[in-house]
Amino acid sequence: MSEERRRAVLAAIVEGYVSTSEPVGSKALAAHTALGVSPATIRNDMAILEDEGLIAQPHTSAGRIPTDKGYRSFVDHLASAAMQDSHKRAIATFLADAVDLNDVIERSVRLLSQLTRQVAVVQYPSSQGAAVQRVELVRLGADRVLVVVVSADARVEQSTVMLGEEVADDAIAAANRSLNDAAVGLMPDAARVALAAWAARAGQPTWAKDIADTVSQAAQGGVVQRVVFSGTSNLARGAGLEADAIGPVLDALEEQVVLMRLLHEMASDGGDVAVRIGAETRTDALAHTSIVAAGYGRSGDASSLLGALGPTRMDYPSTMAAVRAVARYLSKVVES
Amino acid sequence: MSEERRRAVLAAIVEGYVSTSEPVGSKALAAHTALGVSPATIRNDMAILEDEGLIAQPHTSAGRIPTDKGYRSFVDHLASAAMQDSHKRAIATFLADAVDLNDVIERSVRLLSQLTRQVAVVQYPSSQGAAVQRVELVRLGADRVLVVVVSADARVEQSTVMLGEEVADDAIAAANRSLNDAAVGLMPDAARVALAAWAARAGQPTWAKDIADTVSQAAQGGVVQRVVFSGTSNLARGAGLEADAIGPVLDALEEQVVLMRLLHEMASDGGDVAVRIGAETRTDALAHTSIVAAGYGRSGDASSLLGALGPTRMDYPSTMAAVRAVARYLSKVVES
DNA sequence: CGCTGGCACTCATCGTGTCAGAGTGCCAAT
DNA sequence: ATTGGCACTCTGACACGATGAGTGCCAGCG
Repeated sequence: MSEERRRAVLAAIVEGYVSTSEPVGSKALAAHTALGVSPATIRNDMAILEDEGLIAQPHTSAGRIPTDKGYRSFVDHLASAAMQDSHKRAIATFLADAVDLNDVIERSVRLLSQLTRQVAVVQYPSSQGAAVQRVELVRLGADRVLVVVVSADARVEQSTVMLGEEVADDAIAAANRSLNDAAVGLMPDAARVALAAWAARAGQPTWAKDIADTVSQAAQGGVVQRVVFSGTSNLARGAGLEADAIGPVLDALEEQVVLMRLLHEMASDGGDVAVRIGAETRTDALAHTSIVAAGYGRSGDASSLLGALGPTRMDYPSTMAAVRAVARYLSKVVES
Repeated sequence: MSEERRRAVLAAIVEGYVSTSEPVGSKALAAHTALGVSPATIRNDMAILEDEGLIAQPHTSAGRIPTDKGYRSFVDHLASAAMQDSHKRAIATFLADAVDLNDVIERSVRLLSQLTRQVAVVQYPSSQGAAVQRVELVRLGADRVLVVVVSADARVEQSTVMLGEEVADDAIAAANRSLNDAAVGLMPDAARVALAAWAARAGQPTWAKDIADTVSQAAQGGVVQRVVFSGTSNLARGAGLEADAIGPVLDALEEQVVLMRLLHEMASDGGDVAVRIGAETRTDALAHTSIVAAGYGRSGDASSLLGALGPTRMDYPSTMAAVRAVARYLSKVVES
């Protein structure tokens, strides 16, 4: 019988702690919620919740705070909350007139950090690869060129290649022409074959192979995955996070690698939004933070992720709603 | 006579406070420095320095700490310090094998934040404009194209243009060809004229003008100036900054605009490294931080800036040395 | 059997008071 | 001009007790 009420008590504790950031006691709970039972009863439930490891008390005579496991249980039993209307409008207007992919991502991450009042992270969409639209070689120095590859899916990849010898302008121009003749219009796999053949052609300079490799790689979706973030000042705002815990978090964000791995793991979580709470991130620096993430991109393959990162004591319902909503809108924009 | 010693006392106070982050008193000063005078004498000097507004005491029975003005005086009378050898090597190896401009900037900002142990900021080099090397139109939707402009100085600018009507593939392809014929090889000013003429040609579609404008703008050096930063976690490290002062600083960094203005102002300061201390930044959020900046770029025009931002209580000599050194090396790389 | 009121207990927090020490300013002496 | 001496001020640390929030447990009630 008490099973359901215990859940309600846990929820009340989470909500109380999230809004006041102070341990919540049985008396306050009985007074300010509609549980309809006395403090003593709540205390009994609390004792059980504590046995189950869902809540803990910082010291003997303080109220209870949720543990990571407690948040997890709370989140798992959460009915998805509705999005505020004002937020819906904000999303629509915010993303309306972006000029290119970078701009879309930039706006999205700003938006998400404002909606959630947390640190927002957005992963650049990983391309499945698209036809090569144009290759351009730009001379940088006597023996260096910049290779620019424009794909049909509007990606623009660039990379420098060392030629290993001084090369005349017209040799570069000639390579540029034949390169385009060979690769333009081909999908990545076909392009790789064609480019290898191109580099192996009689009379090609030694550096042709390097260039061919670079172009192949670029066509295939680029080398690096990137994550951009915004709203880092939210980490410092309020009593969100202990002062000495925010340095490591900033490091982890700049590190990229950690974050990439984590997002990658979360991609396979299933459900529309994934949540990692505290120690679940399995990252020391993020031991006191949670991440709420959702995939976006061409429908079906949830290729890329975006999300919000904040203290474990965050407002999960509204954060999840905001992440879900931005992911949905961003999918629309990217798909088109 | 005491003029010179007072300077030495100020310097000792600055150095003491920087290294201990605690107010420094006359006794400690007499003991741990080679001033060769008694505490009482130092106290007299301190009284004068305080009258001049160069130092202050947090409360009656504490030692002195430098004011913004005190730091300023200290910095102004600083003989430029030598760079540590290990740092020199770090710079050389760090920037050695960058693959493109983004990579160079990325590495530089990382490097600078490590050397200074402060937040490093690097402004993207502002282009004076260079010849148009190639223009590419990529269809994004029925009525949208992505315009990619590659310049001879290895910049790649991109922007989306709304066409206002549905356009057939071959119309875009045709425009793409004639656009390149018209603009390639021209310097920005000439390109603008040529593009206007191109758009005004008989038989051109209505959207030609929008595309011409976009290309002109891209050729001219792009629209947005950007600043990247790294090492934000240094703000939280140690007793560098009050805990509640770091939020606003993070905001200011993400804001970009504030920082851009400030760097722009500093560009015209003269001298090889410019320093703004505390309130001199004339920015509330940065009231307790200082910025050390230096220009880099093609020799002569100090087109772009890079620098380090940290608490007013920072190690100015070594920060200035690091900023100067990175600026110098980066100039070499960009120039080539 | 579950809920409730009562009660004793624990422990963080806060205000007060005391004390030592650091640092100063001033003055007379060199 | 510099120095030693001295009285003074103020912070920070520590101890102490009062306060009160919150708990666990138990007996009684529906």
